[in-house]
Amino acid sequence: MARPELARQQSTHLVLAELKAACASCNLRELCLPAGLTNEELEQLDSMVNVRRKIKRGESLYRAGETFDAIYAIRSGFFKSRVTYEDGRDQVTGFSMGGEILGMDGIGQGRHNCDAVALEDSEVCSIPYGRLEELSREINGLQRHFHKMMSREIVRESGVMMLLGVMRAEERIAAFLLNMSQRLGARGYSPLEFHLRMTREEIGSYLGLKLETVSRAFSKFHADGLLEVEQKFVRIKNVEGLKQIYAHHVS
Amino acid sequence: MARPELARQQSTHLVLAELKAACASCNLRELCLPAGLTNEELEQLDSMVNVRRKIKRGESLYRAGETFDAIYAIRSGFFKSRVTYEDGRDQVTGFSMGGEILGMDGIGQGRHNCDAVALEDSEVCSIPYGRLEELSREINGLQRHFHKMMSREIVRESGVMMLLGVMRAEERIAAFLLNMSQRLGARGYSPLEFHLRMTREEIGSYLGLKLETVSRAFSKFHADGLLEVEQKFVRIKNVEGLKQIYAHHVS
DNA sequence: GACGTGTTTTGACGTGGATCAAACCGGCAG
DNA sequence: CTGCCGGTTTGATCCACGTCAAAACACGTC
Repeated sequence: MARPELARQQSTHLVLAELKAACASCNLRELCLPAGLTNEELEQLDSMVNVRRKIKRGESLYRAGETFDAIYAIRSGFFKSRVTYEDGRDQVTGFSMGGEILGMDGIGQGRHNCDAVALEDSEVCSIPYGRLEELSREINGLQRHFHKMMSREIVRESGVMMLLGVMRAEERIAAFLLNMSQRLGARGYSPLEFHLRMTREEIGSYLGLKLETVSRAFSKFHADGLLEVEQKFVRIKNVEGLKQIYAHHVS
Repeated sequence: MARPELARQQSTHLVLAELKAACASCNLRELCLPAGLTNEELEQLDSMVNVRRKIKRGESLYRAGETFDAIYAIRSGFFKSRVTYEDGRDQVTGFSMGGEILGMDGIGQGRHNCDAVALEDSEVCSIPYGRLEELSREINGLQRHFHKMMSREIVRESGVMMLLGVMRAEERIAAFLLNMSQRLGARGYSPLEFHLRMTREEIGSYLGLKLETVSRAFSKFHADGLLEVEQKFVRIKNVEGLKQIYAHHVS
């Protein structure tokens, strides 16, 4: 199958073969950038997603201050985004998993605003921003979907502001667990049993709490029969119970 | 008063004349959506900005749950954005002033995610989202700038997450005052003397603090000679002092 | 198996900011 | 002028979470 960028890249068949399968066959396509595109449009999109990059656990996909030139679709793995403040304090601003987009914070000033660090060995599709701009002028669905993904990031963040601004410790942690559960479920994993990729400290940083507080809340939830925790493995025993904790703030 | 249907469908000369002057002559054009466009492009943009709407103090520009169909450029005035949570708790997620864009949170799900409430009599330019999409396919600069504004909103929010997640009360308030100062300065107002449009409670809600804590911090800053406060009027006496408070967290 | 390192749990204690309460202030209607 | 009312200030007290410390545990390396 001839591909548009055959002419452009003097690439080997090998590379092209790898690329060809990309979006159209990716099992995350319904969640990711291509959501809602036709097959034809998908092929155009594929022509743009020109690099897959592997990131080992602990390595950064990008760092704050680096020149922005691409956004990244997570193909597999798990990331944290971290903002470091002048005086050295830092905060985890989000956790990202397959089908989610990283790097949109860089468009505004042409530099990345945070570090994206892999919490497990991961793979991303690199989407050069300039070509995304071009292509989203041609494919209305792509333009619209890209806008949606940015907008949802804004909404996600205002949800986190809510967590941080008005909720108490146990509510934040219940909300965090339910959010993880929901997102993992949407990706075909069990929403009731999963493996946390981040440490207590990283959870705490994200939620504006200390690691000890996170640990205590887990113990409390366990004692109350809401979940089982064994290191990073979590089994939710009572979803409704968790929801009640974060719905009514008076326990 | 011009209505959307009128402007869109009939587009009388009268209406066009009104509109033509809009962006090109607006003194906020360097900050607002048109930033960086050529005169010609500006005219195209103007053709799209079809309604100016006045919002009285206390009224909402839109409310959470309403169908999203336009974004709004603030022409004059001052707004707060507020998210209300299921159980009635709410939080102010931002304050917006002239040249800033409201409503981008609605693109993701086609419904507004928060209320935008005027804190003083205000005027906005309404920009139908569908036409913005069309036009940003034609005008590269518009597309790019719109992306930038969304991206900056993402970055702004992660800054607020930082405030809420890691800073202590006085740091948050120093950061808030410096941010106001900077934005007012960028609009040609004095960065050292200004009038707060929001109550202590609204500041507190935004910063994740109670109104008493906000009030105490103001009193403390006053006692330390950093600023003068008289009800809603603020005069910053020592910018560096404020910066130090929010730079080193150990006071 | 022994060891080292990083993570997690749990306890004891301290504190920043919330809560409760009262007084104050400015603006406005009568 | 007087009285009301929303917003603000200030003080006294409380408590959720942070801090400090120690022990337990998981996991990789030799």
